[in-house]
Amino acid sequence: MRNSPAQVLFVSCRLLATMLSRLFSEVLPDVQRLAADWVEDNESEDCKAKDDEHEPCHLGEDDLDEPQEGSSRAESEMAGDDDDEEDDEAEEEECGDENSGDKPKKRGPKKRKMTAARVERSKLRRLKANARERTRMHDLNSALDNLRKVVPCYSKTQKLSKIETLRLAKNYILALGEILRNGKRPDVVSYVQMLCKGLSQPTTNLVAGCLQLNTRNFLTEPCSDGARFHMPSSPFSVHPYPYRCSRLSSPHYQTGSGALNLRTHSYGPGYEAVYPPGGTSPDYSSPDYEGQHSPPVCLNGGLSGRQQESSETDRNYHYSMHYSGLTTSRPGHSLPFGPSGARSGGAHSENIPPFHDVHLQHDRAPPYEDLNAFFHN
DNA sequence: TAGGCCATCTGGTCCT
DNA sequence: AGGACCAGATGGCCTA
Repeated sequence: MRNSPAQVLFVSCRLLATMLSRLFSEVLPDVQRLAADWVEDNESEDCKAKDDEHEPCHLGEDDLDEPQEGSSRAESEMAGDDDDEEDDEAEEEECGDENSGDKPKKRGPKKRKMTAARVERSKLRRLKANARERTRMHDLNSALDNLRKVVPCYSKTQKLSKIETLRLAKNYILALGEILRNGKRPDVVSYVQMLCKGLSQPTTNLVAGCLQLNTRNFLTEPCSDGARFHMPSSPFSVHPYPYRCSRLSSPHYQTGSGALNLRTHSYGPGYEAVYPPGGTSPDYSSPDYEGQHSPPVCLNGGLSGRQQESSETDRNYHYSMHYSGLTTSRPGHSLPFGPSGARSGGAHSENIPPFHDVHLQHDRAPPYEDLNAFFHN
């Protein structure tokens, strides 16, 4: 018994969203902080002293002229943070000499002299806190790694940055939701546009590479065939793309006529490239065609052909496409992501020995199986 | 070499 | 009180 496509997509979206929700709850503050930093950078001139104490602005030059001010402050405050000590009678005021002068007495709790035992306890507490913080950050990074494995581009050797992973994951969820809402599959161009919205240029190139798209095509010629663009109401629809492809549009990755000509090229589970009106499919037999320079994504998310030969460029294309198991079995859809490496006789996992890092999508969790079932319907 | 990304340390704050 | 979380500071590594 098969689930309906809508059901499968809904389950997939929900699982991914659940996974992300926890991650976002942990990382979102960092993202917000980035935005806040940006705003703050633009308003740094407006920074003012906080109070009458003449406290310097935290972005001010005073701080810059005093390296490790935080550390010295930390030491001074560390000296007074053990209020539970009961040996008050043996302690003295920390700033007795200073307070006897012209300066007004400091308010607040009196600092206590550090005994050797207190210093030891303080150090021990700090070490424990550091260890906890390390563990916490490692957990957070593990969650991010898990997230990297479920977004459309994944490589063990060249990971997406944290922020790019979050952005891509968000776009991925939105794209799946859009597919679910519309009930039909977008073409690969609009799909990649969805995934790449707001991503940096390198990440955009990587996603396009995963889909074997020349970014020049989908960035500068989006939806030249309007009928192929299935998401008129999508928030992703036809928006000017901020990034230009540098690597994928380089001559090395282009056909003889420039950008990779996409025609009946199949790119994924039901995804089709948008061909230039009147264009022709690439002639793979033509000596001018250098399609093998474009990183073909094999069935298991690996890359085949020339990519195995060029060690330098290999690094940039160790990316898997997560739809490897989501292919249609329809004839004529021998996609690069096909279930049995149908493209050009099949790109099997054994064809990609150099790519140890490529994640085999078939080993994935139920959502992928559900999606696979969906695309087999 | 500048900039991006990251890990780590650290003190402050909040919560249980 | 102790732990979790946050944010600033710092230094290392890598790449264009």
